[in-house]
Amino acid sequence: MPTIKDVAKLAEVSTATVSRVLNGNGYVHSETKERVAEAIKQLNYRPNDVARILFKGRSKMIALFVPDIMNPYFPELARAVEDMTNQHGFTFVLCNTDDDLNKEITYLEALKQKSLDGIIVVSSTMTEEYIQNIDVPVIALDRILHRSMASVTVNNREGSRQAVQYLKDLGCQRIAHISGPEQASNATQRLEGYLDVVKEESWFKESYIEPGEYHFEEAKKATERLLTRHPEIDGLFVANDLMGVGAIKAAESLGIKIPDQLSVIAFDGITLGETTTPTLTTMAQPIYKIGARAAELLIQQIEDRHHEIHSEEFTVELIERDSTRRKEDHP
Amino acid sequence: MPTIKDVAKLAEVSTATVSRVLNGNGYVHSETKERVAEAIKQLNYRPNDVARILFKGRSKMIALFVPDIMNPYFPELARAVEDMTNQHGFTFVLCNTDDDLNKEITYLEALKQKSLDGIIVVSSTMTEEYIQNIDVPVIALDRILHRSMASVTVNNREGSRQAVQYLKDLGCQRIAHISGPEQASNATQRLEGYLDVVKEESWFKESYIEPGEYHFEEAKKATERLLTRHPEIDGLFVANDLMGVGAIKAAESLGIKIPDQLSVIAFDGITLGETTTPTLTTMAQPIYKIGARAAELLIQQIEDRHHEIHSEEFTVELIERDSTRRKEDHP
DNA sequence: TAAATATGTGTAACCCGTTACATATTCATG
DNA sequence: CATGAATATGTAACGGGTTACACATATTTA
Repeated sequence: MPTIKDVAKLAEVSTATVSRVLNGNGYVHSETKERVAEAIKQLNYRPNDVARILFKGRSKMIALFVPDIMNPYFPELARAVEDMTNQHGFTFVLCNTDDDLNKEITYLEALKQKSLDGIIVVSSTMTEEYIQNIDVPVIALDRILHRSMASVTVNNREGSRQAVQYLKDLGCQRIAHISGPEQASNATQRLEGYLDVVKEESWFKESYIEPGEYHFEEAKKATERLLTRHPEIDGLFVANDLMGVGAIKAAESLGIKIPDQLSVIAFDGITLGETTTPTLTTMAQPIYKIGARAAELLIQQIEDRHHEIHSEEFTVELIERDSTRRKEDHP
Repeated sequence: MPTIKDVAKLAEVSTATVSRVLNGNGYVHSETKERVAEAIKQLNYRPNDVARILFKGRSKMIALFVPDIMNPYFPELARAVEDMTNQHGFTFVLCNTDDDLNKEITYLEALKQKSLDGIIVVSSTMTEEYIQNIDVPVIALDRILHRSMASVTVNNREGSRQAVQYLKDLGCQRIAHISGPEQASNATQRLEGYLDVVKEESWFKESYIEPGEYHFEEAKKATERLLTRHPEIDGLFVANDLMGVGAIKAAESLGIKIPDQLSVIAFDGITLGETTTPTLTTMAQPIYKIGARAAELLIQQIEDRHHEIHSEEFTVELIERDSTRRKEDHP
């Protein structure tokens, strides 16, 4: 690999001049510039990023922390972050944290040693104390970590209200909820949205809420329990699509017909919901957009440390598919 | 951030001694070692990886190139590579190439400037010429790129034969195939496996093969075309699970009952196949294992450049689910 | 007991860029 | 024409580690 010295020698200038040509700063005579450019081309020289990083203390590297990339919500998010990251000349590092604070800390320490520029975090586990100690720009994504930290999220509570209201409008009389983990801010917001609509109903019972932990299998079991205990349930709001698919599977195994006997609506809008039978009605997040926006905000903050960053909230949108009865199907 | 100089000053030794303690090489008196360790702890010192990388010319960074992380086969693979990568103290970089040679090249150049140690590649597009020019350890995964390059794959041809034979054993009389892109080595191998079993059959026609490009939507359309043109088909071998789900959807939309009228078997063994109705019978790859093994081999090669690397082939295994008729259901 | 070897530690060069500073030349302006 | 500003380029320090080499002392070995 040729170095800047080789280029300097060939072009008969100092390394400083080569550096100036490379970075386009300082004064360089146009003829000199051409000689240097020629030498660079001839040697097929590429500057060593590591040396640059060492000097500048910036790596042009961004990490995305997700609980687990195998949850199909995250690949789309990761894709968005990666695309935006590349557009700005940054390198993208993906970290699966398994919702484990120790893993998060280990990753962060390792990356700091590599002069990481910033991170985007989807986490339910980071403690406030630890958050304060991170001296790297951070943006929370999908879930709020702490009011002191900028975040990009969706209107979980309002979206959930709309989802439940949609079930009511379809004529559902007893609407239950499969909830996410209570440590996740978006899960509690979705639960609150559900409660906003149903808590004053005469039929509402606490036992209409069953925890599904945002996991497929867990949600399947939860739904089986729920529907066995409460056969009167005719509407189900599930806190995310992955669990929604689990709920469909559970109903199927119990011989309950969707949407005829039970309408199911979930939350997220991942592609998985299109592949089930029946397809899954959902409150869709603009997943790619929020991922891309989070990356954009982070990069803004990295490039201008004084840039005020505010949190942003996107809006979810109802996608009607086959797991909910259509109004017109209903007398 | 404290540097090695700060530690040296506090411990009243030279930076060389601190370095020796850090790396556990050279001679250091046990008392000195303790003083240094104490200073490190007191300052909460962590060595700057960038400086190390610059000197060593090794970044302890591994990249995984995949066509698109949104294809559900890849998250599991990525997860495996990342886990193994971490176990060996390497950093993991994920790159989506969109099966685009330019993107692959751009990524590779960018990463080389960061002293990337090695890459694991899932690609159908890399040209032989380009492969020869990569002066970084590479392992091909899932698809063979070139005989000169070590790879970790599965027995695609034999597995496909088994899949098609399985359909025959169930009593299928007319077995068609939805194929993957012909540039992908595993797609052609799977096609060959299919042909091995059916090409001598009197009923076999070339038009029983329909290209699905490893894409969900494409496969759905392909299956619709196929089943409309050839209503006699009662068995379908689909080159991967993602397309298998598309095939199920297509049959559903045509009112063809699976498995009663049509048995479908696919290839890969991704979780997606468990969520459909009916669930998808498949030849399952040990996805996590092959990903982990590829990472292991790559790391071996990185740490010992002269280490002979051989290709490895894993075995696929039939997972019987609901998209194929059970033998006992059949007279 | 002298020579050979092992142990312990520091100095300084090196990895490869960037940039503050010094110096030289050219140009514009009063 | 003198003077300050703009242009052009080089020297050397710097970022934060690692390690070859030199040197000193301690321990073996013959």
